[in-house]
Amino acid sequence: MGSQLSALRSVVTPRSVAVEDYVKCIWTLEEMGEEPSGTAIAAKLEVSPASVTGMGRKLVQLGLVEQEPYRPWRLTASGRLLALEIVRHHRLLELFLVRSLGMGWDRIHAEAEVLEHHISEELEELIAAALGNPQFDPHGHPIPQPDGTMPERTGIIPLVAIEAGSGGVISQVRDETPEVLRFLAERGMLVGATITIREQSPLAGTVTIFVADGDLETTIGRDLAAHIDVEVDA
Amino acid sequence: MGSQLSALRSVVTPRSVAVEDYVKCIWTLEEMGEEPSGTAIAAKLEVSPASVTGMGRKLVQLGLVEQEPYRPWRLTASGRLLALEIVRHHRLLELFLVRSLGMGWDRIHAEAEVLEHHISEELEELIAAALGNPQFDPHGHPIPQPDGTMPERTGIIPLVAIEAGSGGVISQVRDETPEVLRFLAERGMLVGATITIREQSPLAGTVTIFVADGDLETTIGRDLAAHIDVEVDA
DNA sequence: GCAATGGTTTAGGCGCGGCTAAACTCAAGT
DNA sequence: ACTTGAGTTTAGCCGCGCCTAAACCATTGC
Repeated sequence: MGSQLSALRSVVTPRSVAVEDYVKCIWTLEEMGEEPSGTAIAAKLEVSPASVTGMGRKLVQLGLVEQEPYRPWRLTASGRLLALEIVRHHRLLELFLVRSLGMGWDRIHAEAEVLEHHISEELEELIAAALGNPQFDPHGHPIPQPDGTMPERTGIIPLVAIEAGSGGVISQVRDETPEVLRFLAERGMLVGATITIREQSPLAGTVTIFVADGDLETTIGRDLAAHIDVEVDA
Repeated sequence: MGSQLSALRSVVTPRSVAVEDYVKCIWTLEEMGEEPSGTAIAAKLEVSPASVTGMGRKLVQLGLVEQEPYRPWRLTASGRLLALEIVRHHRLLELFLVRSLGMGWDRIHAEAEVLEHHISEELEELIAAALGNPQFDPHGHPIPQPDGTMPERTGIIPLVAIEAGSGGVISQVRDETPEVLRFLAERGMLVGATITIREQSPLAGTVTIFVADGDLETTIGRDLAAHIDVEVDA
């Protein structure tokens, strides 16, 4: 029992829900390839830019962030570990809520968003164990491992980039909006579903997808199609 | 799905962890037969008496507590419902942590103490359903039901009040101290265990108990014995 | 009846994490 | 070079939940 290689446990820093939210937010922005600027953070956390500046000072002082005035922020090593810890909580919780309690795909995000800040390390381990130390959450997002690494996955591409006739298995949905997730679920477009592209209409801005299980076609916009990743057939 | 008779859901009041803690604390004191005086609350919450006064004003304003200056407090109807809601969360969580995740008997209290404030109504229902809508938690405490009633149990008496030679089944342990619970667990004195009183020594201040499963005797102090309830054999 | 004493309340203050309004930087465009 | 505008920071403020120190009942014992 117990994890010798648990880099994520080394983060002890005076934490608070707010601190954790900021660090996770910065990490997420970096992950999406966006600059973690004050405005971006403020927008994502729905907080005023002035508040962000204030918290920035604190995060620097806690050694979680490095910052020169008027420049985008960078997470320090411990900032990154803290972020990974919280993201691990979040994704483990999402999977747990779906698998062990049967909560709807569209509601797990909100629940995990709260609980991620409040579960103990021990509970985290028990949940991970109950799930068989999983690598991916119900949205197909990689779950940070106790040693701080991320499960890698190669060869997945957005729906929008697949030519008509090809297909594969949905392996990630990068959208947490409950309505969208409900819509997708109704049409069988869950993570793991086997699909084929019927038509790409760049002009109309749509993609038409055939879902094998359920034998139905669905047309979605390219914006949404850009956020659904597929592992293409070999 | 959904509960028509869920009186506990009617409590919506501007809540916060602190408010919930105070209300639950007052309820617990009433339950133990102690007057919910300022000092008692302060001691239990490990907070200064001045802070208690301040929060008292707020609770009155929220309609959760009735209070005349310099008199003990009383929960209003909605105060009581809020308390029951939190206690329900706590006890469901404790049972869930033990039964579904195998967490140790001695650690569930601390974990539930935090999580009770953060689970949604939906998660509460899912957990209750997963557990088969249970009536008692791992300590043998009754779990408030969705309609606001408490499961009743008759004929349970403290270990300390049972005469030597008699016995029964341990049905409630009113002590949350991890060390004590670990001690009891090691000696097989869990809720559900069948025991017989070997000796009552009022002068020494001890009670000696025989635990059927495990075939061993344990001697404990009368203080502890007063907090362990037994359903005596017919 | 009156002082002592313990429980309660006020007064004033602090850290946290937000806010608005106003000042300031910096990069760009004429 | 100078203005403009987007982005950032400061200044000053607020509510929450806690604190200490000091004042204030109210009950009890003499």
